[in-house]
Amino acid sequence: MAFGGYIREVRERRRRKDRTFSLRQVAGRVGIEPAYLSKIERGQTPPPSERTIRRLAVELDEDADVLLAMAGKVSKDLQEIVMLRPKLFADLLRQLREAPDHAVLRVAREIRDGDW
Amino acid sequence: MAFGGYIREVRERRRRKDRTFSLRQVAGRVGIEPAYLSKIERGQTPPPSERTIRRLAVELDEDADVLLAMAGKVSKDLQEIVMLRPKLFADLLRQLREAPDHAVLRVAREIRDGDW
DNA sequence: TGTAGTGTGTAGTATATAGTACACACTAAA
DNA sequence: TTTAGTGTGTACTATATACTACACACTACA
Repeated sequence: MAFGGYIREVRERRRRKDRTFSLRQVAGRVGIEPAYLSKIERGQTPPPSERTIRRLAVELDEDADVLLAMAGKVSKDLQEIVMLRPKLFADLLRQLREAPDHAVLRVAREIRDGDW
Repeated sequence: MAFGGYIREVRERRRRKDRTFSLRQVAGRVGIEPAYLSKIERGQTPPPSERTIRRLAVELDEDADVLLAMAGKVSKDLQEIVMLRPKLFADLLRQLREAPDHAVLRVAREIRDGDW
């Protein structure tokens, strides 16, 4: 799904319960102009910066990594992790490209449980 | 190490064996202006685009992911992998952030050997 | 029936990104 | 000793990114 449309949906849904989730008020809390948020939600401008997407995520109680992905971006902190050991993580990610979710999850669990 | 200085080192090393690795000729084969490559190698301009870094990697027989990392970038194809399943891979990478190389390698090997 | 709040159209801006184009001085080889 | 090739300084440029500012028409409700 497109980034802007999703933001609009989520915001409108919250708005039904809470009138402070108007486009103007959300824009105000997030720190951008209402006209800009309007364009974002209607896909008339590309998705905003990572910084702004993160603030939207907090405001709308959504997962930042998911919103960033919808915006065609990858969090800078994840990029840092890859850049510190590029060969290692490049190989790993390409291995896992086609792996089913449960296999990746198992891997994460094994590592977390510290059986190094 | 800085991107530009590393490129210069690698290029000069190859040049000792092969005169066609002058700055001008490499720039020519990579498809950029010599003056631009000169500035890149001396760090007078930020590292070039992913596309140009990839061509440099081929030309200098270096690992593209490593060069990109030195340039502060992560390959678009790796970003795509993360963006397709953002929660899954964001969690995984953050789990693996501190994990020692051998643990990550073992995981990659297990997946490759297809014990899903 | 005013007025407070709503979303949106239009125009413009600052900064970053990713380079090109040309001239110059120096070096090495014919 | 010319000439082919070397690296570099300077000046520009095109495109993308990430917004701001203001005016406008519409709606809701006091």
